[in-house]
Amino acid sequence: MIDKLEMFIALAKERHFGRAAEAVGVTQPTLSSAIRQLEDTLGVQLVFRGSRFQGLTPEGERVLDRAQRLVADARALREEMRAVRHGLVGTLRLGVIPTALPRVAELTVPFLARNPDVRVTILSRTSSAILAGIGSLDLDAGITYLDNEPLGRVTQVPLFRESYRLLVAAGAPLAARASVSWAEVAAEPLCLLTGDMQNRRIVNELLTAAGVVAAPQVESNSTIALAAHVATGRWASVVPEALAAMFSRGADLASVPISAPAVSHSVGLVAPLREPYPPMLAALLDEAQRLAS
Amino acid sequence: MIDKLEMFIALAKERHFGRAAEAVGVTQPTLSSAIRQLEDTLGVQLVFRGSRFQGLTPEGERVLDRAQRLVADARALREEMRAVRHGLVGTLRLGVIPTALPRVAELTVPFLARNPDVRVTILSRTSSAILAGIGSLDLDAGITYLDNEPLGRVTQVPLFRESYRLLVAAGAPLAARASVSWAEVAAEPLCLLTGDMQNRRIVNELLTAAGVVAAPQVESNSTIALAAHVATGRWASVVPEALAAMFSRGADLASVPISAPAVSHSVGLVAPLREPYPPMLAALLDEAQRLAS
DNA sequence: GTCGATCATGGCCGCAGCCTATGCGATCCG
DNA sequence: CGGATCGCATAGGCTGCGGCCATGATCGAC
Repeated sequence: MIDKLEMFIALAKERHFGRAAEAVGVTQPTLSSAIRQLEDTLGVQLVFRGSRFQGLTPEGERVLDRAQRLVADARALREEMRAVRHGLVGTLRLGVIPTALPRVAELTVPFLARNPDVRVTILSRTSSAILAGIGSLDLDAGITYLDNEPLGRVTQVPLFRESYRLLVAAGAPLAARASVSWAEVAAEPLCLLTGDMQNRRIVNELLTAAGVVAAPQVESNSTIALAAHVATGRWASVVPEALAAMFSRGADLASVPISAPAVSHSVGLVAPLREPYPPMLAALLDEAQRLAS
Repeated sequence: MIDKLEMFIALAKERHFGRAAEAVGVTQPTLSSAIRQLEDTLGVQLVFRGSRFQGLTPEGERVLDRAQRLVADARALREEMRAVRHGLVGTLRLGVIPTALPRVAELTVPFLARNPDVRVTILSRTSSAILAGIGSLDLDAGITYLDNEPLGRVTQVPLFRESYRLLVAAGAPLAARASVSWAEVAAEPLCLLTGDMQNRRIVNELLTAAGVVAAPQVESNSTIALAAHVATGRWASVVPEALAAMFSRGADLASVPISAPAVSHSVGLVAPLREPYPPMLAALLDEAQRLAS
């Protein structure tokens, strides 16, 4: 039963019988038969078929939601017993918004020190992709904004607050200033994150609040690319302080705090809200609590 | 896998391989083998054996907790799809504290009117037995006190408030009074619920608050038995107003509100806190919300 | 020591589940 | 318009899991 649900989840993700079968390690007829049996035992059609995959039925969507919880709980059960035997082992998949990447080590380093047999995979993702990944079991947990856009039903542990600095080339006129206003920021030629990033939406709001619309000449979903452009001296950017500090270590970039107003947003750990937690997640939440206090 | 977990849950409940096997509809060797396989796949010992069942290991207890959630979720999945096909059918098992039994129809009647194919089993239980039953899947939901003793992790929907009246025989001296104090109640010869009932503990507190200790000559876990004793004219009792109203319909019992102080406790629906809810529970919670508002 | 209760073990069988091979409809392309 | 390709379903055969029965092993009671 659980195996069939896993095949169904794979089918919903891949939207293709053959690829889904490959993903779970069976042949296409096996997966096809499993889906058929699932439909028979539940008594409802789950998939629209017409010589190819054509999406889930409404009932299929509801089954998918429950199936993901079931499979996650079954994995947690196995994982917990393995942790009892061999200590905490395995891989933690952590989705992180790009602007929080400079500070992610503050969480992972003590976590890994306490759990040396654990491997961590850090994936740079947008905040919405993090929430989607947590829902679909792609991610174990995420680090994203807690106080800006709605999160849905997740566990939250605040880690730090993020405030913003203007990133400019070392020799730029504004580089020597003690602070700048958002109006001054808007006057600079900017390169910013793309609109699918929540950080960009936050910056947009702050700029419009200052009475100007953001029209950056260069956009990227990579903060590295932004820094590279700023280093040419032709653009400035707005980045969190941790990122500014990281880029300012070299001699070619400088940053200035943005005041008037000096806003900040809360960034923290989010995880599926389903107790009891799998042991890996319990350890991570524990570490996050320790870090927050 | 799920089948084996169900066998394990049955074993934990029956504490006997043979009876557990009978409960799930398999033979004893089949269940024995299933438990063994579960231990092998999880890699931990789950039960202490010594030519007979000797309890669960600590790991077994943890597996039991997760297994109950898994099995409940699997049942919810099947139930939800059956509800999609044939509407809401099945049996709702509802645990109710004795003093709330007179008012349980306020919830079940509109619920059954809206879901005519559902059957309801109402079980009189102590508040702690209700919480245990919800945890071990014996009960789908319960009606108990919300504001007196801790409930643990459950969904709560308040239904009504319970206040207390003195129940006496129709010709008793206090029968004609407009109200009595708790001190006067304590002066009467009382018959009360047994100490495992939360109502009794509430009454105890109220009596001790009035400066006296409750020393009832007659105790019972049945409010009917209490009423029968009160009807003899030799005892009085303390019961919620709904129960008093029910007993006062005949001519041989009367009740008087107890004031000074006029306390009341909140009574409501409790259910396992695990979204999404099974369809039966969702319908019941929906009905309770409607009743509360 | 004997007996009964309780759980484990071994042998046997049926069916579920997986595979390979193939069929069939839809789509694409020359 | 005909052939090639893609995508899923179906058929048939094999393997192993999971069920049953019969029996063995162990322990406590008497």
